[in-house]
Amino acid sequence: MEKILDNSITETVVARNQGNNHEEEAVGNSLKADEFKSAIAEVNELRLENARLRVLLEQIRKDYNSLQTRFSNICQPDHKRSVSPTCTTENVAEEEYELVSLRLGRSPSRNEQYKKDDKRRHSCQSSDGLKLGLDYNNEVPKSDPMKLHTDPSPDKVLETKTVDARESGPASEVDRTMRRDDNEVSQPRPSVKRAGDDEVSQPNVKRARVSVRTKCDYPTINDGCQWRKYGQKISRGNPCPRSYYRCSVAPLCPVRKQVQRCVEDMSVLITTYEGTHNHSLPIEATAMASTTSAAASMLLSGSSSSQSANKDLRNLPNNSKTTPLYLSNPPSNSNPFPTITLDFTTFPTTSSFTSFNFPSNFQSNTRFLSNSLNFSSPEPDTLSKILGSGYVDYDCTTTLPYSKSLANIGSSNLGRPSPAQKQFDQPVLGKNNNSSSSSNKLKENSSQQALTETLTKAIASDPSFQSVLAAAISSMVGATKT
DNA sequence: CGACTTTGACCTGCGC
DNA sequence: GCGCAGGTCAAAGTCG
Repeated sequence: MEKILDNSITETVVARNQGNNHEEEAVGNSLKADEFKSAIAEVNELRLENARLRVLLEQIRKDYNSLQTRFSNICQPDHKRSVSPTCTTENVAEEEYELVSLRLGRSPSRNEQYKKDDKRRHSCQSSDGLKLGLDYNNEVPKSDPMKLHTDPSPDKVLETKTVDARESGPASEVDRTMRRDDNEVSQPRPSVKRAGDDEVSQPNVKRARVSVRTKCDYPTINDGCQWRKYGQKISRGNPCPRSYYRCSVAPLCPVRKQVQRCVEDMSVLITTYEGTHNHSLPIEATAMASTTSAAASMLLSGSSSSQSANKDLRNLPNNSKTTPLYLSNPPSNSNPFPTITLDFTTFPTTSSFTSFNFPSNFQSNTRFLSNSLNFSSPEPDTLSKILGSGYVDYDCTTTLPYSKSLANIGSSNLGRPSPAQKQFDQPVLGKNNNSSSSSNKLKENSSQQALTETLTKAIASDPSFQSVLAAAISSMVGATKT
């Protein structure tokens, strides 16, 4: 601003010196004087604004330091207690609300990011929905011994030895975990070499695959990561083409995913993740990455004997009325990779979420997905109330504006929607009603509270869920270091 | 023009 | 050796 002022003065002086006649000079001087005054006033305003911003920045710094201290104090001495199955929902809410917000939905922070892309917004409306987000509002120094790893798996307790040059930078804990997985858990490539996979071409090592089954009407689910499609094949035994995607966040990221519809049920989308990211992930991507990583670690940690792994998986809390979440498939001739399946296509009829199942329409119900879980205000509601509320098939394209803009689900990448995606960009007929938006919002809040409580209980009671959550949190801790 | 998708060709491993 | 299947490459096309 001072430069502008100087320039203004200079221009004024130059104009004065270059005047050709008195009248022009007089008019010019008058105008320049006005400009000069206005410039000074503007400078003063900017100075005041600058002072206000400095105060605000200082306040933010103080808040940040305070939160960091509180986070360390809470989690370090007894973080086990904070995630102990014995602690109550209320305790969880009170103690962790300021730290972690588990979000089944879309991050409001993406509102602006996708505001400009209507097609993309529509593309995710109901699809996928399955979006496990995680808000983390503190930052932990890398040297902080407090790690939120509750996963006792030796695979998770790892690895500072495998830190490469990139990890000296702001890499997340899960990133390191994944990278370690990549280095140590890569499998013998059954065939074709892959570009950028040199680092994972070690023979005689396993690589776990994590398959996610979701009910989804859209080409892909959104996991928050950026994917680039590099191939498509029609595999034997399934008329639906299998699409191949690679992570496009980093050029050399070895992560691949395959997307294919289930031959038995075309509404079921099977997304198989392979490999681990060797870069920091977007906030939105850390949850899924952590979930798959944790699942893979869980599989691999016991997969020295696949039977024991399966036994462990079977011992996970499960709802007898639902399909087990974890379907462990030991390597076979047809599938040389140890694969774990996360089945989100079924939903418990009780309030138990302990098997990590979500409603069959959960993914298509953005009502549930567009809000953050609020651990601080659980309501005495039940999941059956949600299911009975008639919202399972509800599409919130209009009632939840920000969810539209956040919707990237159903778009496998951040680029333009593919023709197939466009096909699904159309609103779901008969499922949207503007006139009922207000009442729906009220019901949404109620449902959200019920869901919050249910999930909170599940998190508090299910060690596996805690493990996954801990991995996600850890990834966030690492991610915030960036 | 860059980013992304599409799609046929190609590569590799495996079974016969 | 041949054919099959899974996976990948890369040129061409598409789109904003």
